[in-house]
Amino acid sequence: MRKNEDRRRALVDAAVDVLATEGARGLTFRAVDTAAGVPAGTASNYFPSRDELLSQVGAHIHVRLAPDPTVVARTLAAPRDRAAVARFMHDILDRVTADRAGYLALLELRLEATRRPDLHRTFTATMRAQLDDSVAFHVDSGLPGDRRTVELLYIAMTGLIVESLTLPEILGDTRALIDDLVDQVVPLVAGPR
Amino acid sequence: MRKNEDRRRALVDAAVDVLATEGARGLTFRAVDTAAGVPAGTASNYFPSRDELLSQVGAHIHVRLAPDPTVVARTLAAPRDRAAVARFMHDILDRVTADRAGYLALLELRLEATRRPDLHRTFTATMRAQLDDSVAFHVDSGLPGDRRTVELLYIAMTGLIVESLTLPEILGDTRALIDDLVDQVVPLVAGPR
DNA sequence: TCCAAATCACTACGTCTGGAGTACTTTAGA
DNA sequence: TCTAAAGTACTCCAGACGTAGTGATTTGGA
Repeated sequence: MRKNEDRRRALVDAAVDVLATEGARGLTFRAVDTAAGVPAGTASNYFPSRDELLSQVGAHIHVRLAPDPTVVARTLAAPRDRAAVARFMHDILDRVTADRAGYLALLELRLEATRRPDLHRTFTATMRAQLDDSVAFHVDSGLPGDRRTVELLYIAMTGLIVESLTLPEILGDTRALIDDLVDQVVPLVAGPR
Repeated sequence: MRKNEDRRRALVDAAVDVLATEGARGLTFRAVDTAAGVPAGTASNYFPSRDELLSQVGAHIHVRLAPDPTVVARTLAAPRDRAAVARFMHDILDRVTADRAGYLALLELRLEATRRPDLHRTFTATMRAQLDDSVAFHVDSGLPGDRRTVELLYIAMTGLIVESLTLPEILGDTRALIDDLVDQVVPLVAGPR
C-alpha cells in the first residue's frame, strides 16, 4: 500500500469526478486511474478495496463542499436579518453550480449509503453534526428564526439542489424562488415564535 | 424479442426493485431475471439493451407512484383549507414509506438522467407536466395558494423525500415538520397573495 | 560527499469473474 | 399438429483486478 498523501488525495478527488460523471456504476479503480491521469493499477495500490475508496470519498467530500469562510464573514458584517439568510441560501446554490460534480457525488453517496451500513453511519453522523452546526450558527449569530426555521430551509434547499442538479429545466428562476422561500419561512425578527 | 406484456411489466417492476436494492451498478439483465423469478436470459429476450430497459422503467415508474384517487376524492370532499393541503403532503410521505423501492428507483433514475440525454428529456417532460398538473389541481380546486405556493411545497417535499429515504435519522418528527411547512408556506385563504 | 536501502512510479501481464447472448429443448395453447 | 413462448445450458468476451518486475528518486547514515 503506497503512502503518498498528495496522490491519495488526488485519487479521491478523481473518484468524486468519476462518481459524478459516470455514476456509482462507473466507479472502478481503472476509471479513477484514468481520471486522475495516473498509470493503471495505481488506485489498486492505494486502496485495498472499492469500499474503502468509497469511504474515503465520503469522508473528504464534506471538506470539499464546506462553505467559504470569507462569505460567512462578509454576511455577518451586515445586519442579521432576512436578507442575510437569503444571501446564505444563494451562496449555497452558487456553490452547487460551481462544484456540480461534488454535489452530484454527494447524491450518489447518499444512495450508496442506503446499501452500506458503515457509510450510512458515517454519513448520518456528519450530516446531523452539520445540521446542528447550522442551527447553532443561525441562532447564536442572531439571525431571525429558530431550529425549525433552519430545518425547513434545510429540506427546501436539499430539494432545490436535487432538482437543479438533475432536472434544472423544471423550475424557473431559482433565485426568486429562494427569496420567496426565505420570506415565507424566516420570521421578520429574531427570537422564539 | 418476446411479446408477453404481462411478463414485460413484471420484468420492469423487478428492475425497479433491483434499482432500489442494488443501485444502478447492480442493474443487469441477470439481476432482473433473478428478481423477477424467471430463468436467466429472459430479460435479454425482452429488451434489446440495458438502456432500453432503463427507459421503460422511467416510463412506468410514474404510473406506479401515482397518487391514490380515493385519497384525492376524500380530501376534496372536505373543506379546501390548509389542513387539506397538509393531508395531501402527509399522503405523499406515506406513499414514500409504502413504496420505498419505487421512490429510491426514481432517485436512481434522476441520476441516470444526468448521463442519458433521452432519459433526461423524457423525465423533464414528465416532471414538468406533473408539476403543472399539481398547480392546476391546486388552484382549480380552490386550495389556498398560487403556483409559487405549490412550487415551494414541491421543492420542500422533494428534499424531505430524499432525506427520509437516505438519512432518515437526521430529521425528527417529519409529520410535525410537514405541518409547520404548510403553516408557513400556504396562506390561510385562497386567492392571489 | 557517497553509498545503500527503501520507497514509489510505472509497465505489462495473467487471471478471473460475471454478464451477454443464443442455440436448443420443452411446454402449452389453438 | 403447429406455433410461440418458456425454460435450459452453453460459449464467448470484455473489463477489471492485482501484482511482479523494473527503473527512478529520495532518505539516512557514515
